[in-house]
Amino acid sequence: MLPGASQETISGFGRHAEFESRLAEMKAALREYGVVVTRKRAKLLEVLLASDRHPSVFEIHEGVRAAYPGTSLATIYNTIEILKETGQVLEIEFSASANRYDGRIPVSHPHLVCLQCEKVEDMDVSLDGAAAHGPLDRVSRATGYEIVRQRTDYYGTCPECVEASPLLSGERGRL
Amino acid sequence: MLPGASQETISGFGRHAEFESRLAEMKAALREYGVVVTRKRAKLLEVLLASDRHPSVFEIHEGVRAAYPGTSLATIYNTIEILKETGQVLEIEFSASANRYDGRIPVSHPHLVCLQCEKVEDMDVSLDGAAAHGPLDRVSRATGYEIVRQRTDYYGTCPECVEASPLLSGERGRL
DNA sequence: ATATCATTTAGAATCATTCTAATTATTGGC
DNA sequence: GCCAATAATTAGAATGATTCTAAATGATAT
Repeated sequence: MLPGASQETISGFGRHAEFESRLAEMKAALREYGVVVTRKRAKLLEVLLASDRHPSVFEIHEGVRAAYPGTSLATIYNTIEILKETGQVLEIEFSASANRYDGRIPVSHPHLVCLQCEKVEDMDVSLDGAAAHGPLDRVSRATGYEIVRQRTDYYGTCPECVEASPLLSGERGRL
Repeated sequence: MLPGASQETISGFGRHAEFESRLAEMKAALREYGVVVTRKRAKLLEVLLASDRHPSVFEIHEGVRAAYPGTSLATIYNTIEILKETGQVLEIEFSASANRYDGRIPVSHPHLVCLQCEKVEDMDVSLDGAAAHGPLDRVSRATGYEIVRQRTDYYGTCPECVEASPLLSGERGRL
């Protein structure tokens, strides 16, 4: 990170209290939806919220298996699907790599994606003019579309990867 | 389209002259890159530029096969890969559906995506604050990332699909 | 306890994409 | 124009993420 660059995300999710309240909110949403918050599902929510890495289903699977070794990948996919249907997780899609999930902030917001190490970070909304001004309504009116969500991502090489191999910065991996 | 809504894209690509100059530009880029512009590759470029649909490889394949029936899908993928490497096509990735390609404007610009009919349209950049101000440098400086491209897309239901089945507008297909 | 219903499972199926190894076409040197 | 070298193309196999399927397990309410 360059000196002076902000490390803040739009979430400020570091605190324990936020973790707990968001966890409770997600559980409530699942119950409201009519499904049971099983121990595996609860663990999945915790794994999802504990990480700021925007984990893939595979990372989530590993985390859940640490507590419940027999857990199948299908359960992760199933539960993620329910979370999507209830608007409790934001899916960040990639065609060349596994999708990534944001349970902390389940609504559209901008991300930074490192093409080298595949890190996905929240970006300060103030850096993104469009996202900062809640343009969904404006775009809807101007285009006649009924816009339901937006995606704004910036792709490149993160500071750590630039540091590690500056000559590679122009290159890209699979993303 | 709502009355008064702009139908213009950032390209204004309707004209014959633009088609021809962009086609020549792409062919030159391929030759410069050291590959031969074969008849099939030339046809692929034409199919790509002739459509404002942001075609998938399958649509491109159909178009090329109309002229050269024996053409393999692998050739389409191969050539698209070269176009990506030379910066002559913008790949719009989807995890739940085939990727789409923009040969007319091969640099980052915002799109409108209909979740019902899977239409992908260019969006007037003036509607998107971030894209309008060329924020790549600004984001790079603020985050320490070396940003190479950006993605901004708005997802929803297009006017035609709203018209066709208003009750479905909240629903989504595979995208 | 039992019947009912939801959850979970392993593995098969699917789909877009990439890879492979063989074939075919093109090009430059003679 | 002919021939070797090189590039392009091909069909099909392989890959990887995701979804589906049908059976098994678990929980719930009488």
